[in-house]
Amino acid sequence: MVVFAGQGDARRSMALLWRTEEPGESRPGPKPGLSVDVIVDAAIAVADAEGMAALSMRKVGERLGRTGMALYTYVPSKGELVDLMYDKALGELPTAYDLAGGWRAAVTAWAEHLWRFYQRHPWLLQVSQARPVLGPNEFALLESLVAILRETGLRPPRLRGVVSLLFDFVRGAARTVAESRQAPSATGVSDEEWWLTRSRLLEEVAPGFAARFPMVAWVESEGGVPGEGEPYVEHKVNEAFTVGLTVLLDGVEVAVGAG
Amino acid sequence: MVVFAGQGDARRSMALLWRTEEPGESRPGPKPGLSVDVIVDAAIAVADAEGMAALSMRKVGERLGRTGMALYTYVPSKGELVDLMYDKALGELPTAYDLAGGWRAAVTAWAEHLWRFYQRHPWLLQVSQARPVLGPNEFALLESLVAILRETGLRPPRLRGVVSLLFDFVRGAARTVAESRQAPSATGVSDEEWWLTRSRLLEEVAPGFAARFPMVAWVESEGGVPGEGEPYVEHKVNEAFTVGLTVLLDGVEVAVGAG
DNA sequence: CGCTGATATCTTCTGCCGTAAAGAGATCCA
DNA sequence: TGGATCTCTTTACGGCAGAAGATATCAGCG
Repeated sequence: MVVFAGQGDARRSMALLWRTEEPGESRPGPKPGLSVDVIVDAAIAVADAEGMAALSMRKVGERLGRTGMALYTYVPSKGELVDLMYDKALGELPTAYDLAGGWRAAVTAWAEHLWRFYQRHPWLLQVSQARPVLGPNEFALLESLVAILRETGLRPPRLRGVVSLLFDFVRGAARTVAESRQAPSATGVSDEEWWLTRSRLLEEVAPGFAARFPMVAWVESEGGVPGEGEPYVEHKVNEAFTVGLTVLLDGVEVAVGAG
Repeated sequence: MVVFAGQGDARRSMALLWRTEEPGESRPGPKPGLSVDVIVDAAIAVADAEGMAALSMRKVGERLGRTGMALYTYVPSKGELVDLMYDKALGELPTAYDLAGGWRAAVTAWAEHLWRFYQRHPWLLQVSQARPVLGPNEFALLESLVAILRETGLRPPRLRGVVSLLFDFVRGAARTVAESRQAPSATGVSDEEWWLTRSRLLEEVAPGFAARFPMVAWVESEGGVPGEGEPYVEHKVNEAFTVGLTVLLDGVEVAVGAG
């Protein structure tokens, strides 16, 4: 069950995200042996290495030579820790893009950066987006995109729609890649092999598949040609990203033209 | 940790999804007291009522007068159960659309159906899309879209890109609605109030927000005007959906025109 | 009909999880 | 030196998915 932080808790969360804490005058008691940043880094390391599902307070604590409970001195709950991981990870993205080549080139660069970023940290896609995090790096990412799109001259309502569309598209596309990567690596078979097995299984379990879903069969049949050594699925996914982005940007140009 | 089913397990999963099981001659042992369908329906009821996070094998079992473990007789794991829920829920979507008004109107109808569908079952958006499910209703949904888009005359590689783009967009947009719905209902404050509190908190915790993220401030400032009694966030979200879909379809028309 | 062994159903149990509560021990100010 | 205060551990609890095992049911045979 997702629990939403109350008023006071919200303030605490935001303070953590924005790192607004006075250093504090010297006070009694032992010096902190850990810090929020150290903990968040350790948690990200666990997630990168073993995936989101394997992330537990005990495991993060262990990595730092502590018990899981020690973390609660620095972080109110696991949920907050995940928010902090999310925002911190976003920090590795660029914050500004060159507009010399026009907005279209810049948006393309932005989208490709984000796309690759999600592929580098696939666990981010599993972070429940049930709540906006509102951290500094999330805003920085938004800022960088809006700064580009303002060049189009679109007014805010239309521009907001384009922003959402871009975020949804990149996230969705990245998710598809994560799928096609995760499955083979976990089973030890190549993705080509995996899909072959899968489609054979389909014919076995759903005889007459092609007759029942003629359009699906048609659209999947006429294949693109993968480059040398490029895995089949990888090719399809890259192709979908490129095509999708082109279509999307063409649509933006239409909107720009319409004023 | 997401575990991927092996070869034999994959066959079992597919057989469950496609319901291809011989009735079986009468065999020793007690008669089954439950069935896969009964279990899946109970699980969907739990998810609809309490959300995905509250779904547990015990709770589903309880609803059927059994322990949670009793379900494992019919379903190999919780993951498979979720796959079955996912595909079964998709079954309530239409499988064909009227093409009399042209492909653009049909795609719009398709997207709006899917959008509303996800809002009706928000837990579906929390289903980890880390693995394709490949169930019959998922294919039926794809079939219905491709059947429409074939009217555009686009060749498969381009068409596949458009399909992905549409799915990603609708899913993403629906996720945003789910967010804006969930937060207020959980805390008991209106969404307007929630955002107000949130932005006040932002200024408090990140003084000079507008100076640090001028583009974000600008794009959020110039607001659309909500209709009467329409909540502010709801309005923004609906607007984003409409605008995004328009932009997207304009892009498709460009692709169609280019041949 | 009654017994036996095979087999399917369902439950008890294990080992995780997040985290609350309580307190041990370290550290610093007065 | 004494008390306040903070870090971190131990212990415990309820809930989770799932392993292993107890139990109930039925086919086939005498």
